[in-house]
Formats: sequence, structure tokens, C-alpha cells
Amino acid sequence: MSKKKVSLKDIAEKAGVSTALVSYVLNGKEKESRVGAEMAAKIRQIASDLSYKPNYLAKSLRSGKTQTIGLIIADISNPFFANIARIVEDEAKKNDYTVIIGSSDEDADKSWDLINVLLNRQVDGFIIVSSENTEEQIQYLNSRNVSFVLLDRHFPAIPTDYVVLNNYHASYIAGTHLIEGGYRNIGLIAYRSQLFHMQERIRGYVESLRDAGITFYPDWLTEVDFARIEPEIRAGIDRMLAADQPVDALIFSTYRLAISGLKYINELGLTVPDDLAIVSFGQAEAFDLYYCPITYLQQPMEALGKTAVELLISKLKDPEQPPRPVLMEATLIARNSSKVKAFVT
Amino acid sequence: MSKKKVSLKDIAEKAGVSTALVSYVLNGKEKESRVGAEMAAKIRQIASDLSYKPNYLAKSLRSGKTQTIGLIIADISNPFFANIARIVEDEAKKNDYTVIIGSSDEDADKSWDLINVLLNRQVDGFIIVSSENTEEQIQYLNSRNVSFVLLDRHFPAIPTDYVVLNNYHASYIAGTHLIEGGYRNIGLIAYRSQLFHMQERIRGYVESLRDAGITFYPDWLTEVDFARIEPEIRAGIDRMLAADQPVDALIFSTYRLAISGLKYINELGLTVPDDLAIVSFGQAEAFDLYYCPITYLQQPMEALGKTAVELLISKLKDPEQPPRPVLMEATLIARNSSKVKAFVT
DNA sequence: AATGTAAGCTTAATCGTTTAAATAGCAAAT
DNA sequence: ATTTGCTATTTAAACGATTAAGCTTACATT
Repeated sequence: MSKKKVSLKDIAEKAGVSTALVSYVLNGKEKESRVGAEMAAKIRQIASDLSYKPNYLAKSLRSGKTQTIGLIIADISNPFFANIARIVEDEAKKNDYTVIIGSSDEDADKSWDLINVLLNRQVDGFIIVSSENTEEQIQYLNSRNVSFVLLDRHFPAIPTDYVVLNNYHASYIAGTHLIEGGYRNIGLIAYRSQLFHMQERIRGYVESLRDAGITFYPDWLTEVDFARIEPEIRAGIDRMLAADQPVDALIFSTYRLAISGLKYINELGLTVPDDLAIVSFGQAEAFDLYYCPITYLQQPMEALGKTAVELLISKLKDPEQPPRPVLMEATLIARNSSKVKAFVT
Repeated sequence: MSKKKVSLKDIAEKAGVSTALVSYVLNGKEKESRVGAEMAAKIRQIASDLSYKPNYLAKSLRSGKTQTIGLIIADISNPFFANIARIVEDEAKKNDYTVIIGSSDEDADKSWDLINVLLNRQVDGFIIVSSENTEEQIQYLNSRNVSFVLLDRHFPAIPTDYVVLNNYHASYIAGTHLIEGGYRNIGLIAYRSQLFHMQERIRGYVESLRDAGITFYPDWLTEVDFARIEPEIRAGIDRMLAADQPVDALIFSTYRLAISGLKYINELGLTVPDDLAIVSFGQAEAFDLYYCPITYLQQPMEALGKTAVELLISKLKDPEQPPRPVLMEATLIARNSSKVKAFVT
């Protein structure tokens, strides 16, 4: 690739000393290793003349540390994860870590693959947005004493470090907000998933209804398969609207679902919020640009990403410390899509 | 990190042979190296029993190849780049390469940093979305014989491999499309940048006007600073609307600019396309969801990303081959935001 | 019996670092 | 004259792999 790589040896030869000395100097260990002042200066000079760049492979092989974090997310082309990835990247760089990102597509097999590839590449630790049915992967990492932090999702049965949203509460807030706006028949569109965060989003919604004394009709809940979003959302919305108690408001439990759902609602010629009020998880430019700005649950993205990196780095420094779980709160940003219901008089 | 790493040595000891033999077998070189059949089987068995995973650091140090590509983009949290990143990731994985992504924020210094960090980590090559004033970085890579492919943007003065859009033509198509729709006073919002792709977008627009016999008024062109998008777009749109020849149509030269611009157009209470027709580069969910779906220039994302990876890998195999430039065409997706002008009768 | 040769393994160098331990040189103390 | 104590530097092993070259056998050929 490059014409000639400059190594410690080249510097050592030019200075007429051993590579050890060069290593000491360039690592700022001249004091501890009692390197002569003028020799240190000479070495430094030569290093800069040759514009020496240390080979991280060799460093890492020797030290057992690569200063690399593996970040496993569902899909980098999803704005939510792209946002998180950027924050993680920046925070990692501040701490002299490099990030390798892998997209699992919510698929347990792909997730295994990624973990193995990254382990072979000797990443120091992981930040993982877990997919369904990946508990054994987490257990495996635990059993091998690999450091990792779960992000956005976690498994309540497995004690780990994690940084996630208080999904129950966020969903509860969304439901309550709509109820206070005068909506009574509120639907939820979620993923069909055993993942805890999704279950919590459903639970929060259901309990918000119950606490308001509203009977929950099963028709109001649509669970959509990851792989068949479009058709299942259409079917779900059709069903919700045709129910005995047709919905007058809809909560989308993720940004992707909201985008798909809104497209269909447009097609149907429904007006937001008069025909259907909307609240969604996640934030997106599309929400701002929609003819009726969408009310959404704002997640503390910066804090989520930063905290994940912090926890991981702290774990890498001291792998024996007990797992630290972190729960963060969402903020409801109220817009016109959920404005107080205009009753027909 | 892990309890105990399994190395070639461990397998060798367990099998009572040298590490060389193990290496030969596990790399499928048993034939060339005349390894005994039963011994090969035994070694393979032990390797799988211990679930041996090769250490890529050691491999790479020895071979001088890391099977790693550095991808430098402006910002992973920008959907355009996130999309590209995903395609590059997948295509690279197919070829047993891992990608390390870095965001330069369109900043030459950050770009230098990234290049150095990634070079130190011994990436085999780069795919780069160049920022302004980074010609010297490209020259540097060339002078060091580092393999790379430029993506989305290139420097016409420097012969390199690159994969970019035919920006001139795309912009020309956009202008022509509006003109054919009956719009005469067409504005363009672009970045204030010397980057060739941006200059080409401006040139295509200007020439589409000229070829249609329309006089171009400088007030119709707004160039916006990367760092001050919001205020400059607002000022620009104000100026365009207040010009002697107020614009009746607007071309946005990137997705980001379109999002910002549309927000302001909403604020102003203007109606698309009656008050202002719109065509934008890039694609986005927001464009579909807008009350009046936005006409856009669709870029061949898959082809762009895939080709970049292909060119790079081919270059890595044979670094001596001459640079291959690739130009791709955009497709105009016509929607309501640019529908044939309704003349007031 | 001497020689050739092929099969089956081992040895050892190498990639570029780090770092504990050894050594050399010299001055001061015994 | 020997020991002690410094300072300044070297030696060499180690990290985990790859691979050219060398070494034993056993067996076939002359």
C-alpha cells in the first residue's frame, strides 16, 4: 500500500540505539526509564522527520487492547440508529476509541455473525441494540467475560449494564396526553416482538387507558411483523377504523411505523387530527414537515449514546464492577397532531 | 476480557504437534504442505472442540492486510450518507471486508484526523466522500500509494478512481422539467462550496435556463454556508421572493437544504406548488409525507455504493491499474410539487 | 549397500510493538 | 580494592499468526 512504512526499527537505526529506547521515548516513559535528555530529543526529532506513525496492530497484539468498540444496531440506514451511531462515534473518539458499526437487521443469526466477526477482530467491548431471541448471545458474552452495554433494549432476566428509555412511562404519557385531549378510542401500533421494550410500550399504553377508566378493546392494538411492515400496518389501520369502537387516535411505537402508517392515512384521505389524532415515538424531520406537525416522544439521544459509551469504558477499566442499569425519560413534544379534540356540536 | 483465548499454540499442544502444522491445516493448505490425513482431521477436531477463533490482529500484522476499509463521509446521521454506509457495509461484508466509518462534518481538519487514525489502524484502503479543501489529503494518499475511491464527489484536476453522479445533467434535467411545466423564474439553493459536484449542480441549472432562452438573474441563486444553513436559507428565500423577478419555482441541491427550506416555506404560509414549485436532489421519507409530494432526483444509491466497493477491491488486488472514473445518472421522479403550472385566467 | 525421493513434521524467522530484566560505565563510599 | 548506587542503554521474550526451509523417517530404485 504505502511506499515504505516507518517502524521503530528505522528510527532506532538512524539514532544508533535499540528499539526499546525509541519506544520508551515515544510513549513518554523517558522519566521512568531514565532515558538521556539529549538522546530523547534526538529520537523525537528523527521520529518527526520520518513522520513516524505507530502500527496499531502491533501495539494491540502486544497489549491485548485494540481501543475499538463494536456497535451492533438494527440498521444504520434507520435515522434513529444513525443518530445514535454518530453520538457513540463522537463520544468514543473523545476517549480514543474507534467504533466499528454492524447492522443486524433485527436478525439473531446476523447478530451472531457480527459478534463473532468483531470478537475475532479483538474489539475491547460492545454496545449492543439487541434483537429478538439473542439472550443466548448475551449469556455467551457474559460467560466469556466480554464487556458490553445494552442500548435501547435490554433483557430484564439477565443482569447487565444497560441504557434504555423508560418505555412504560413514555407510553403511559402518550396515552394520558391523548385522553386529556378528549380522545377515548386510542389505538397502538407496535412491533410483534417479545422484546421487553416493546412489551413495555404496550403495557404503558394499556395502563394509561385503564387508569382513565377506559375499556381497552383488543382491536385497538395492532402488532406488526418486522419483515412485513407495509401490509400489516394497512390491515391493522383498516381493522382499527372498522372496529365496533373505531379509533379516533393512534400511537405509533416507533418512527418507522409512524412513517408507514402516515403514508397510508394520507392515502385514505383522513385528516390529522380531526379524523385521527397521532402521537409517535422517535423524532424525525418528516414529523416537522407534515402538514400537521406530529406530536412525538422525544428521546434523550445524546444522553443515551454518551452514557452507553461511558458505562462501557468504565467497565473496560474495571470489569469486576457490578452491572449498572440506566433508565431515561422521554419528553412528550405536543404538536397539532394531538390537539384538544374538536367536538362536533 | 475473555477467560482464556484459544490460540494456535493451544491446539498444537493438545495435538502434540507444532503450530505450523495447525496453521497449514486450518488454512486449508494441507495438500500443499503434505499434512497427514488423520492428523489434519485430529487438528480440525480439536480446533472445533476448543472453538478456536483466529486472532485477526496477528494475521494482519503478519500479512500486512487487515481486510478493513475506511469509509469517510460527512455525517453518518445524515440519511443520504447513512444509506450509502449501509450499502457499503453489506457489499464489503460479502467480500470479507469490515468497514470503519468516520464522520468528517465537511471539515478538512477532521478529515485529516480520520485519515491518520485509519491509516494507523492499517486499513487496506479508503472510500471517501471528500470535503472542501481536501485536495492535499488526496494527493498525500496518492503519494503514499494508498488505495482509495472517491464517492459522490471528486476533484477533476486529480486523476483518481471515483464514483459520482452526473451532477451537471441531473441539475439540467431538474431545470428543464420545471421549465416544461411552465415555470420561468426558477431559483436554486446550493451550498457555498468550491466542490466540483456543487459547481456542476449550479452549472446544469444555469444552462437549462439558458438553453430555454430564459435570462438568469443572480438573485435566483442562493449559496448557503454549511455551518449556517437555517439563517442563510431564510434570507435566501426572502431575497428570491422579493426580487424584481420573484421566483415561482425552487430547486434544492441537497436533501438537507430541502428540509430546511420547506420548513421555512411552510412558515411563510406559501403553498406548494401554486406559490412555489419544488424539485430537490436526494430522496427522503419526508418528501413522500409532505402534503404535496416533492419531486426529486433519485440517485442510484445501490449502484453508487456497490461500485465504489468493487472499484476499491479491484484496486487493492492490483494497485497498478489506471484510475477508473464512473459517472452515474439520476432519475427525476415527478410528483405534485412540480406539476404543470396552473395559470391564473 | 548406496542413493533418491516423497511424506510428514519441526524449526525459526518475521510482522511492529512493549517491557521486565540484564548490563555497562562511572562516581562515590567503604 | 571492592562494593554500592546511579544513569543510560541493550537484550530478549512475548503477543498470535504465517511460511520458507530444514530435518527425519520409510521406502523404492539402482
